[in-house]
Amino acid sequence: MSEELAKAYDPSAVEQKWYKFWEEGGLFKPDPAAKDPFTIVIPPPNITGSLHMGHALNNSIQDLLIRYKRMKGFRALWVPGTDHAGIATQNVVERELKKEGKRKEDLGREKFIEKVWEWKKEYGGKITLQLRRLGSSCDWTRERFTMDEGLSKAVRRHFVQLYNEGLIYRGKRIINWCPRCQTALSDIEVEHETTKGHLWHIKYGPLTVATTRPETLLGDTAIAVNPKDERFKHVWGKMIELPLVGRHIPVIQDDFVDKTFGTGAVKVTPAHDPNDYEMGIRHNLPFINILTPDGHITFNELNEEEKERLKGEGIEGLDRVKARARIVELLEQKGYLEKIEDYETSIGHCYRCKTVIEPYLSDQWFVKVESLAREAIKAVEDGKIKFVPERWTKVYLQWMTNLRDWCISRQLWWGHRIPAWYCKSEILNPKSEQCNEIIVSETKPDKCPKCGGTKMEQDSDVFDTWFSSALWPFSVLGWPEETEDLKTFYPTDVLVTSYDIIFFWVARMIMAGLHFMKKEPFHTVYFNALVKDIHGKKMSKSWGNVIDPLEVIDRAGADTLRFAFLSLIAGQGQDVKISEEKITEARNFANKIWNASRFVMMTCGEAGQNENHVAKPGELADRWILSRLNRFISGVTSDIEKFEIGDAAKSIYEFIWSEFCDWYVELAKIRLYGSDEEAKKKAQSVMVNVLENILLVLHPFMPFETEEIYQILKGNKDPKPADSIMIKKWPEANDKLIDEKAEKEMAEIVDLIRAIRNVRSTLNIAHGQQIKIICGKNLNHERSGYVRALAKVSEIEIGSEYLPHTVVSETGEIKWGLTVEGLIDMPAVKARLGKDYEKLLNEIEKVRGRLGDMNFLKNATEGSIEKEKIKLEEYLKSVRVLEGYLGALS
RNA sequence: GGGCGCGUAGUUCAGUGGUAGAAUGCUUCCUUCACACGGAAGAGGUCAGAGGUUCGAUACCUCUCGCGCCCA
Repeated sequence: MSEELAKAYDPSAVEQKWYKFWEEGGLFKPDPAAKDPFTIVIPPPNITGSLHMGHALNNSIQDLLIRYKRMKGFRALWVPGTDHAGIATQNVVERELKKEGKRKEDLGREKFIEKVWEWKKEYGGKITLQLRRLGSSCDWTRERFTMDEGLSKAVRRHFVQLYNEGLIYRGKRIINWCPRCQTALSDIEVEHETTKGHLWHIKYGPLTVATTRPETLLGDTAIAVNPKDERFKHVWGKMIELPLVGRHIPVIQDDFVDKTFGTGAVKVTPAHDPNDYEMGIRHNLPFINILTPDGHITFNELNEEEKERLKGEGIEGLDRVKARARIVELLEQKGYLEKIEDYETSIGHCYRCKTVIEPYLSDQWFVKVESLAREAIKAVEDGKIKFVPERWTKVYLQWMTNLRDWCISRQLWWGHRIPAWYCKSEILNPKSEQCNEIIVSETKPDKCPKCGGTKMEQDSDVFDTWFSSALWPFSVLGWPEETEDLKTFYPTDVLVTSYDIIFFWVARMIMAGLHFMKKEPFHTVYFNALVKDIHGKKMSKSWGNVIDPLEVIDRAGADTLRFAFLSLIAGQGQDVKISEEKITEARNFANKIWNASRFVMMTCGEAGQNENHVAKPGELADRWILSRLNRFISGVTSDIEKFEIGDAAKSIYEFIWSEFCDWYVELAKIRLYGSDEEAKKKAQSVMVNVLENILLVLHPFMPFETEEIYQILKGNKDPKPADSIMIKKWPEANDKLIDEKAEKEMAEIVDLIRAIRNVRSTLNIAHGQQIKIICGKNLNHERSGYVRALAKVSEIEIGSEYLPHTVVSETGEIKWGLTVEGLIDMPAVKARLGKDYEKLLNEIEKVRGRLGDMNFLKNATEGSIEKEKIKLEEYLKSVRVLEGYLGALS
């Protein structure tokens, strides 16, 4: 067997094989024999996306949880899928078209949508293949796409039901408009950025107003001042002439105006600013739109006189940026510009294309969120949904309590078309008007319920993508149909996502889940960190600091990438900083596991394990490692249950490397290479048992390698799906094997061996050279064997005398010295021991001071006083030993 | 402007009201029969700064400074 195993672990040789084995074996499907369901729905990646580090982290965590629960005996289901990502996908396909010199308008809506579907077929599945590379144990037979037939039906139901309940309305409002994407955006799709700009002071008749957007002057319909601002008493209610345009506009009083901003008087442009819009409503002002949808100046809504006046000024048709420059130029020429100040302002950008957004007046569909939000707040406040880390709760609640209505219509082609129809039938009245009835229905209506006409046009807009992903936890399970899956797997259990979509997605799923399913969609939301480079910078192509997860998988294996991430997750931090070093560390760990396993398989062969040797371990090393193993199992189990994944990974690393490999394996070699056959069998049994448990606990972290080793260990030449480690039982800690005494005794031996090694190293004793030691405490055969083997000691003499030419050290209860005739570098050893001695004296002084301090004795707890006393005794004991050694050295 | 997170070894991070930890890197030694993607030993820290609470603070509180993020 040993000859077959490579010296180094090669992930590329095994990963694809095992993934195929699992998937074809149907192991990703929930086990119908298992009773309790455990469900995760994947945060659906955009079809435009390819696997980046964020996905890799997010899916490593999900896979860890689902594999763990599956092994725990749950009916574990992880539903995968992808999101149609309206704007992003449309942008991508438009770019493709542009390469051919075409625009989407050249194709027309239907042809364009066909093109997007084609693109989706060709490239859209890429990311799901990449998720497989990572080892994700999703049930691919249940894979969904947000524009599937079923999910489309769900979205229509979503809309129609909310509409019928009066929670959706259509209206002309100021919304965020992206002039490049030419669509409305919701408030959270706008990214604000503080930018250095200017404040232009412009003379409006007798007043001076300050503005950051002089170009919107064309649409001004009032000037506003604060009603408490007596400075402007003389102009209250007066009409003032608008510069350049000549329009006469009133001076209004509104509490909104900040007396300290600029001059205290502000221009009001109700069609181009959300606050001005509100003022416009309050004061019944006209709304004059001066921009085209693509952000150019239009005079369409100006009156003839105004148009005439502005003709020839070179403003009309300019884009926003140029228009500003031109208007400022004109104002200056005509003496309207008083001054320009530097000013920092916050400017909104489209979250998809980074174009500066424009507050824009248009007809859109909105969801009234207040009542939905109230439920969603309650569910979290009542603890029905918990956030991990907990601090996100506050962020969520804060946002939810200040929620404005959600604009859900998008002026895109790719997406779920809004199921609303406008009746275009002419009705019989003197003016022969169109009926214009709005019909909201899941399917195309046959005729208008109002006029009976059949001429109808569907709304040309589509829904915000998030309006469909809000339904994800139940739409993927079949809703609105009452499917078996929906009954079994809803509500889901844990949602693993990154915190940057807490508002976009998490909050909306909670609202939708509570509203439509009457039950929160999950009980726990685990927010994973964002992946940054080693300096904490966001990874981006332009920075050149991107690490490609697929490249890492190719080079070092998926297990390596997964473990690197999982061991980095810690505490409450917001970022995970991944680096080449961390990846190397995880790769080395994978190799260490491989070699430890190789050693076990080489030395234990087909011996297998004898339950008796494990249930009643005799030798100290066996009792110790089994005790440690069982602590380890229960530790990792509880860490995972508490979502302390980084801690779990760290204790795995620690146990395997520092305890199993560094100590147990080395100690076991004494028997494995010894002549006592019975002792050998015991060591083999324990070793195989520990390894098997290690593999089981490690499996959710490193699925591929553990499967590979497990099958070899089990001697399965042609494993069946039922043999897979994936579906083996998660180990349970056996408290009976926890052995405090063995752990304490072993700790002493470890200390002793370390101390001897330390002296050997200080004295430069050659590696192969055996030495004699004198030990102050009787060591039984077993333990002296450990010391002989691991510290390269040939002879252990029991005695308390410290002879000249004897180098000594101390450790815990065991006092020892070692003879090293002829090999002495006394000053070096003396110096080292002297340092320990100084340190010890220092500590003794501190403890004595404490114990002599009346305040301490009066105030400290009894326990801590007792502890100090014990400590002092120990220090004193040690210091006496050290003094003896130092004396012997001189 | 409001809020959140962070500041501990060269680096990345744990951590605890009573002697400061890991990994990595660094130095030295070792190709010994699982592993050089390895083993052994070692050096390395005014725990950001200033106050306060306390017998005692790196830890708890307040402020300051620095870094990052979110919301308005």
